[in-house]
Amino acid sequence: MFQAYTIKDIAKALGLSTSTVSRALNGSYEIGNETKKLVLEYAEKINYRPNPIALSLKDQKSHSLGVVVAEVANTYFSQAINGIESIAYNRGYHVIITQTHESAARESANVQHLLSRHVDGLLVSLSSETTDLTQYKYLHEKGFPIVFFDRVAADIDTHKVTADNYKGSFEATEHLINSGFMQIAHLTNSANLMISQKRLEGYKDALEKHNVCYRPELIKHCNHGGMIQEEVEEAIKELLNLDERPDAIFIASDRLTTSCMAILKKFKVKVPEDIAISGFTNSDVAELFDPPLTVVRQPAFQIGQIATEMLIKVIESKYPVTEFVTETLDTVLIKRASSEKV
Amino acid sequence: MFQAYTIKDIAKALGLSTSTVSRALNGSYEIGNETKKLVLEYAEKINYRPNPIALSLKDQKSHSLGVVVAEVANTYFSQAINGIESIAYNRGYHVIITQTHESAARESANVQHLLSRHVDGLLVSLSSETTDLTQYKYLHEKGFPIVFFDRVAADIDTHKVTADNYKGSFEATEHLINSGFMQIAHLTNSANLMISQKRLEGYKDALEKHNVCYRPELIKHCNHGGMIQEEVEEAIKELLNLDERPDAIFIASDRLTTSCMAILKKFKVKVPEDIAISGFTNSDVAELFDPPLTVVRQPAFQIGQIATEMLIKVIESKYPVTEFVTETLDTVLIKRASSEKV
DNA sequence: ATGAAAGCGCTAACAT
DNA sequence: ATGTTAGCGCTTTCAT
Repeated sequence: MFQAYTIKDIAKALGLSTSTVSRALNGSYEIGNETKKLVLEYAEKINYRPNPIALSLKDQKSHSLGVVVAEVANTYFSQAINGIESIAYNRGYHVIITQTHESAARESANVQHLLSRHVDGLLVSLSSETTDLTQYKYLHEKGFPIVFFDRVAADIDTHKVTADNYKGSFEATEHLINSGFMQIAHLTNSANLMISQKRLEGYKDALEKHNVCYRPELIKHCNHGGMIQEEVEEAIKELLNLDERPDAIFIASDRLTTSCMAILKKFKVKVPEDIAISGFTNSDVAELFDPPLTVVRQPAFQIGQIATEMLIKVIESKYPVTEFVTETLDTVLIKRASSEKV
Repeated sequence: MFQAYTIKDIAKALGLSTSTVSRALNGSYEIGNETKKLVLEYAEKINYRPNPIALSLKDQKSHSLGVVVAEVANTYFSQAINGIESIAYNRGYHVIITQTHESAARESANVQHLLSRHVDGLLVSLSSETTDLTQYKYLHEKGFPIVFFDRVAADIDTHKVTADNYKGSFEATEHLINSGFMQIAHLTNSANLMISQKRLEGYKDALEKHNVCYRPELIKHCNHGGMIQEEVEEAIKELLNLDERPDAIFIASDRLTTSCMAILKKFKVKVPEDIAISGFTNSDVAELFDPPLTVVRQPAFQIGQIATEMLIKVIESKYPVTEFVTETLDTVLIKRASSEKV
């Protein structure tokens, strides 16, 4: 079995006390230069690594961050996680990722699991099913560090990081209108999510600005965020069967966008001839789709980075943090063939 | 600041000793039923969680697994990681993911980082640049648990899990031949990787079986596995500029496949009219591409699962493990329009 | 049936 | 300049 070296091994080998070794290793000025050199060289030779668990036990920190997301196999989240890890790594934290698969029960279990692992803080993006925020409220009140990103909790006053969902949505809808589409459906995630609400608002306001009539029957919520194929298929079927069929769909979620494309293909509905498409997605192959997809892209990587920086700052704060901010980052609209009038 | 409860808090509150509390919590039979009940109820009430760090320090295990992959934003790896986490989670381990971005230096630094975190074992998929395996050899000799998956180390005798790269490659190449393509180029990853060698073999043998002449100039290695756009572009340019231009390309890596599609699109080369394509990729949107992509799909999720099971078995083994196995899983060929003769 | 104390690896307060 | 020791949370051996 593999056995790592400890400070004791060094002390024994060199005939010193463990504290001397510890001090030498940490560069204390009260250690003689020869001793210091001796220790450092020997430590280097045996490839000594301090045991992070012992350190954690001592300073009462696990040096780990818990992450709660819907799914890693979602381009938005995988990019955000990349951002999270890039910061965490440099700051000496590791990251424990958990997936809700859009289930509130699973989310709650994940949070419990992360707490049982004594993570130092939580980076949370709510599941589409979540409405009960008491567990977060409780933790937050107890002073436990939590930062929400993307799918944030409306009524908890913590740090939050999101894209400018309203604006992203407004621009995408306006672009469809400017391209000549008038009956724009909106396929979106659960109404529980604040991002869904913001995106719906942006959509509505764009319609209003251009005097396009708002038709409630064109709004379809998929409460499982595209996880359940049948749900999306049903929603699209309903849209296609309307007397006044939409000529475009604006889709408000990463997973839903690709699902929608697959279903339209299955139904042999031509894009953009029969129906134009634009949607939120961070996929980097959207350009290769048939047709190339018009997308609203979020700065997922930076969102992950900023959220992590905020969280670590709270964790390492000497005093209880009481002032919280919400950061909002711009989205980018990339226009491609899927939203061109033919 | 947030402060979790300890066994001491319970002992104090209940006027017991810490050892009694510990035993009660662990269901020891030598504790009176009333005491046990008292402790359990109080623990429940205050939502007590044992400190995993203290436990880790005690039993000399970090209960964490180190993972080394090229990139998480690669469908193959993100699925494999999903498989890894699904097993690790259930077995009480957490997973620390590091990315090499196909750099050997980075890979080495990642391994050092993971060791400094005292991970209990390593799940490794080599970078395309890696040739020096001494660090793995050293660790393996010292009895440190390592399992390789996907990009395995040829000359280290440990557990290994891969797809049947030879067969996957053979079938894909044969399918192109059967579809009527005769000049099949092979765009592949660094020749350092055993998977590249196996896939090249499968390709060659399929040609030979069907009496198709093997042309070395049709083999293009991208040593950075599609990380560097220019490299792939250059390789494809060379293929297109050949006097006898290939009529198909068989691509041997996830990242390269999408890169190649993007570049052909940029060069306005029509697929499959000008050049047919089939490639290794685990993308679940390959069907939505223009044209829908013929792919070799690997059971990435299971590969991750099996590798993790093997690793945990080695970690938890009471005796040094000396017998190692290599598991090989079948690939699936999914035929779509990108490989149809027109 | 319960308590006292040692020990896991490390740091830091307290000797000397 | 270096050594001794306590303590972080928990389990476990040894007492009682």
